[in-house]
Amino acid sequence: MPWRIDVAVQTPAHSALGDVLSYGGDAPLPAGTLVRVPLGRREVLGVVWHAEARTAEELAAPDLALKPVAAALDALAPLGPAWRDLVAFAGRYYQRSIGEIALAALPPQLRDLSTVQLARRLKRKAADEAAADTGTPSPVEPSPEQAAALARIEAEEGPFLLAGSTGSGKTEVYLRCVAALLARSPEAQALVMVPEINLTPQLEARFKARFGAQAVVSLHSGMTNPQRLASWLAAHAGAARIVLGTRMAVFASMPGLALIVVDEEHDPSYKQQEGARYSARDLAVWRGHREKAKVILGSATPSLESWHQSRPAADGDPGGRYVRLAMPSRIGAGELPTVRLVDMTLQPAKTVLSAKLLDAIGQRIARGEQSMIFLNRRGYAPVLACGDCGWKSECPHCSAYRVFHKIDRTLRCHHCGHTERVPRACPVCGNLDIAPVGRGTERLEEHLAELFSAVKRPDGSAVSIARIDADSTKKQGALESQLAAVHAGEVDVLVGTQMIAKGHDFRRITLVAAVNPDGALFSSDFRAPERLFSLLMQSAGRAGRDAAYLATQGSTAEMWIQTHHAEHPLFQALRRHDYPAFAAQQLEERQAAAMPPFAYQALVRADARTQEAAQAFLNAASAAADGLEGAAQVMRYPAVPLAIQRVANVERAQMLLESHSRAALQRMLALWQPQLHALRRTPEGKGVIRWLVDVDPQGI
DNA sequence: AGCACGCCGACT
DNA sequence: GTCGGCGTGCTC
Repeated sequence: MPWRIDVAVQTPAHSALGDVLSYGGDAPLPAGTLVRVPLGRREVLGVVWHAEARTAEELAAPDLALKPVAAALDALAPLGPAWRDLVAFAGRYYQRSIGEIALAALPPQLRDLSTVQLARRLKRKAADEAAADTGTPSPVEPSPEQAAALARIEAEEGPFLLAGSTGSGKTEVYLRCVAALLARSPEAQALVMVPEINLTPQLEARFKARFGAQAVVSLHSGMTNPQRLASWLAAHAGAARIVLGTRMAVFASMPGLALIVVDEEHDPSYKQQEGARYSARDLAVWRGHREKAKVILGSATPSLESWHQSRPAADGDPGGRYVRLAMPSRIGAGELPTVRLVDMTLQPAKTVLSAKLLDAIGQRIARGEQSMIFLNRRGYAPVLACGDCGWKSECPHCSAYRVFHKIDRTLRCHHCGHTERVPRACPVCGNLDIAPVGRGTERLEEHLAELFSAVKRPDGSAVSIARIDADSTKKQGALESQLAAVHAGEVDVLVGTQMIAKGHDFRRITLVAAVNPDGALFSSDFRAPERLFSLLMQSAGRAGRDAAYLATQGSTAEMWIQTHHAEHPLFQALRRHDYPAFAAQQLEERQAAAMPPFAYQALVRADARTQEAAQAFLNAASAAADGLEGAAQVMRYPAVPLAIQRVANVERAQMLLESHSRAALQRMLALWQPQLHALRRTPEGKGVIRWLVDVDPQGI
């Protein structure tokens, strides 16, 4: 076997084993070829990374006997250099092995398909491949703002930040960009990403209506393995002109990639929270640059990173790298809703819903309009407590309270899943008087049903209250049917978590209320205000989306916010729908405190049996980093317990790293990685269950 | 991570 | 006498 074939395989993250392993071959395989190779006693899927003729010395050395590649899946075109570069970059940047990223980026079914099965599949695919049509033209003329944005996207290189308020018609801009692209070249492909699976069906419908069902495939984890494989193959072959998907789609193999759209680019879901913790939005920008594909990031409330990156040039400041495109006006929708702040410090103690808000909802019910109440806490009550001895419903395995779910009479831990029937009496003192403290969506739903039990709809029937949250939508298809009920007008008041704030286009909702948003104002997480603002803006965007409906009703759209801090600048900016003002204020704070986007962060986390062990590992790791190149420019904070310190009996600690230089942070992390591996074998590493590095962490 | 080998308790 | 508990060690 005169050839050495280096193959990326999925080696475990914590093994000392390299991730590109060498195998023998009689012929060189092209880089990017999928192969099956022996690894230990099993055979795994891998990607050829490099092939090279072995030197005479190598061949002579008896200890360098390489196992041969078992099989090449050469019915499939090799993965291209751009794809491999993306995988290599992601591995390097997020401190993971190439093999892990590469294999996670491939459809899972590819792993257990034999070469014969794959060849058969590909033949079948080729047979029913139809010519893609270039789509039907848009039914409407673009608005002046849309036309201006489109012209700049056409003329300039980007990346673009499309800052368009809810209802400004961002999707139409995407559709037109894709249409222009498909018309220009028969090979060109577009990648369109959305933050959540829930949002793919409606986007898919719009794209299929415009470009035909043949041209569009979806890629997300809600699909079955065969579906994912089929979509992936269609994208890889270039047959699918448009790929719609969630963050995983950023790794789709697309030989003709010419446009990437990241819709709702601010959404935290773009950051993967397990395994390789990549940001699909950031990788999309990198990928677009590498492949000379245009990148459009769209949002009504851009991330502060993107907003800052798109700042115009000013004296002494060359400006950001992104092109900012603003679309402030709503199309076909009413004015942005009037924001009403209810100062809860002026309300009687223990008020859940202020009298004014109830009155406003009541009036809407009487007119046959819908209201939506938003409370980011599911269950009946977040805590159950004994009035006598002070017992609280703590989870035995986590440092958190179990949530009371009245519907099935359970106490459930939302962190480890531990579930028990609600005790009849206090488990400590036997007192029968145990009571729920605080309220979640279940209790709010119950409360509303009581309050409006006497109110009648215009047709004389009883008021209908519905709840949409992770609990009410657990069953397959439940979300769709519940949304359909809202659309059909069967629901008067909809209660829900942030699930209802995103994307759904309700035509008859004229009032949106946020009942208890104050928690995020004083959170220890510096990104909490940013998330709250965007969530409230999005929620507000649900109200009054149909101008014609508002006109016939003679109604106006309103967003109500109950708060104890009505004077807070966040709410004051929200009241004016003034994202730029909010962003400017936040950026000023971030700059003063040297926080992102003015600094770069990474987090090292350790999980262990005891908190001491977890922190000891991190502190030892910190000490080991002292002399490393780049370390002098990286601030290392002391190890601290996570906000929820213990989950499922595992103690968790983390250490923050911060630097004004991304390059210095990257350099240090790369050099540090082997030391972290080595530490596990030392006394300080005893008891550590796992550790991980999170580059550009979402929350701290 | 798999998947082996390896060395001690209750069973056809 | 075996079947199987999961402790540690290796995978080009």
